[in-house]
Amino acid sequence: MPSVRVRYAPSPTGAPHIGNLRTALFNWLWARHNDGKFILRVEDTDQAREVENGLELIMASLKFLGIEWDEGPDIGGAYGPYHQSERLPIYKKYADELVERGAAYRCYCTNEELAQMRAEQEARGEPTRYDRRCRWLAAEQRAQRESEGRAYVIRLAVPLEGSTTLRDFIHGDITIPNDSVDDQVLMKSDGFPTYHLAVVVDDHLMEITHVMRGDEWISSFPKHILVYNAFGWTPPQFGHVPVVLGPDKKKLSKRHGATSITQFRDEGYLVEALLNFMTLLGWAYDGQRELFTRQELIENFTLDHIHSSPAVFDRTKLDWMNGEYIRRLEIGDLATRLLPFLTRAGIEADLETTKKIAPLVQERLKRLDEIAPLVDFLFQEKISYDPKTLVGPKMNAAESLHALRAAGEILDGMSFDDAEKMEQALRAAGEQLGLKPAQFFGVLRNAVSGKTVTPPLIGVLQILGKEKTMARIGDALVKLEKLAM
RNA sequence: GUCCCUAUCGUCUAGUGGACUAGGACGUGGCCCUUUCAAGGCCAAGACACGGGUUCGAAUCCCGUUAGGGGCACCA
Repeated sequence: MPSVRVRYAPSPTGAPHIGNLRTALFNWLWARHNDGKFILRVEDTDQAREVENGLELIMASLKFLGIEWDEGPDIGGAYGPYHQSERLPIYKKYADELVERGAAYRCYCTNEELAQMRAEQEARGEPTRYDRRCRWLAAEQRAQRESEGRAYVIRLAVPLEGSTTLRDFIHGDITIPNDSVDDQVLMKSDGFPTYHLAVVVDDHLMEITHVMRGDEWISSFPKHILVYNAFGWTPPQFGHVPVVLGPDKKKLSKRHGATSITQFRDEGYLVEALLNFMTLLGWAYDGQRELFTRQELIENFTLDHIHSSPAVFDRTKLDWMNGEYIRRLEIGDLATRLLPFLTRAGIEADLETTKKIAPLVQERLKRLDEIAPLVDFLFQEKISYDPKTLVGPKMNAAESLHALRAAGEILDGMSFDDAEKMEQALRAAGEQLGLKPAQFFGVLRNAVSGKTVTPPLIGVLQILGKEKTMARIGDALVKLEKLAM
């Protein structure tokens, strides 16, 4: 019997965004931290909002992050079914039980009546809420409506007096007067439960011990506790995690660019970094340490360090962290992850070559997708560039020509196998010409790559190979000669 | 309108009445290293939203104000 059972209960309305996923992550971390169970449950009680492959998108996102579930719609479990739409008889049974106990009642009001009621309340400047007219129906009135076969919903009979104290391990205790709570609909007239009934019944039946969910639920929190009370059940522990905001401090949305996790993957972020970064959004270990492996996250994750205020999703810090993780990768691993990004950019590299490139770019990458513009020149047959860039810093064309000739001669006369030797020889040649390394290597760099910025030159030359290197130097020499005239 | 939540550097945060001259990280600026770009090292600037209390003492507790956010559905 596991001590901790938590769940992630999304409704299948599309790809989950970072905020939702962060909530799932917290739940999962807590489950793993306690050797407990993490359950995936689908809240599909609103047919109108359903998105066709919504569930697949959710499962794919979780899988990408390595958040695996112990029970769920696809793998089943002892507490199933895990689709709320398949649990309808269960909700009906419990709703009826509540009616029998007098804790809930049938309401026969039509949408039109309700709309009119709200309009009147608004006109009087009152808060809009159900006026409980069906709660006070006399037995005969009720019987008459039943005999007419009128459609009904089931509403919770909220206590008229007193207050309800909500225990929240993130926010602390919150006390709400009961008279501010509406007689919430529990069962809709189509036979589907509302969230408020389903969530309580399921969490109870599935023996959930901790409910961590988005902050937006805090306002319906009292309803849920009242339902637990009505059943005489002990509620699980609740914690409402704050939302994730965009840089403009508005709730994270499409406007802020990528919000689905797969988009981040496609932009070259590593799962390790994403996982680490997302956990730090609203949770901190000690304010000092920030880099954690998955295992370390699990070991150190505790509820008492979850923040109660919203966090802004800061991409520049994610970029930094991603770079940290890239630098920690084994070369072979890095190459394997880099290859698809080269291919996608139309560069036909193989794994062998990518393995040679990897050490050259490792500490220069913040994102995997930055690889292409860094090394594309290595794979092009012909490079094109403005000849003027061949002239080195604080040099004229003639000086640059001299330098490049010297470099060409040296390279032509040696093997490209020994990087050490190549560097020594080139460095010596530059010194002899009275040039600074930056100048001498700069000219060579431009000639060979057409760029002023590249990965370390010697490594680049080795990958390019002697033949291509000499050909490019030859081309550049011709261009420089024209410039020098 | 009403109910509720939130409030420490630009951003993520440490801080649970005295160890706070408020610490760390990202970002920013400077310097060093350096074949470019990075990476790395060092240094710097930068915050307790405001006003009242409580207390010998408050970033920490209480009350207001302000500013954000959420709810007020037969949505989740």
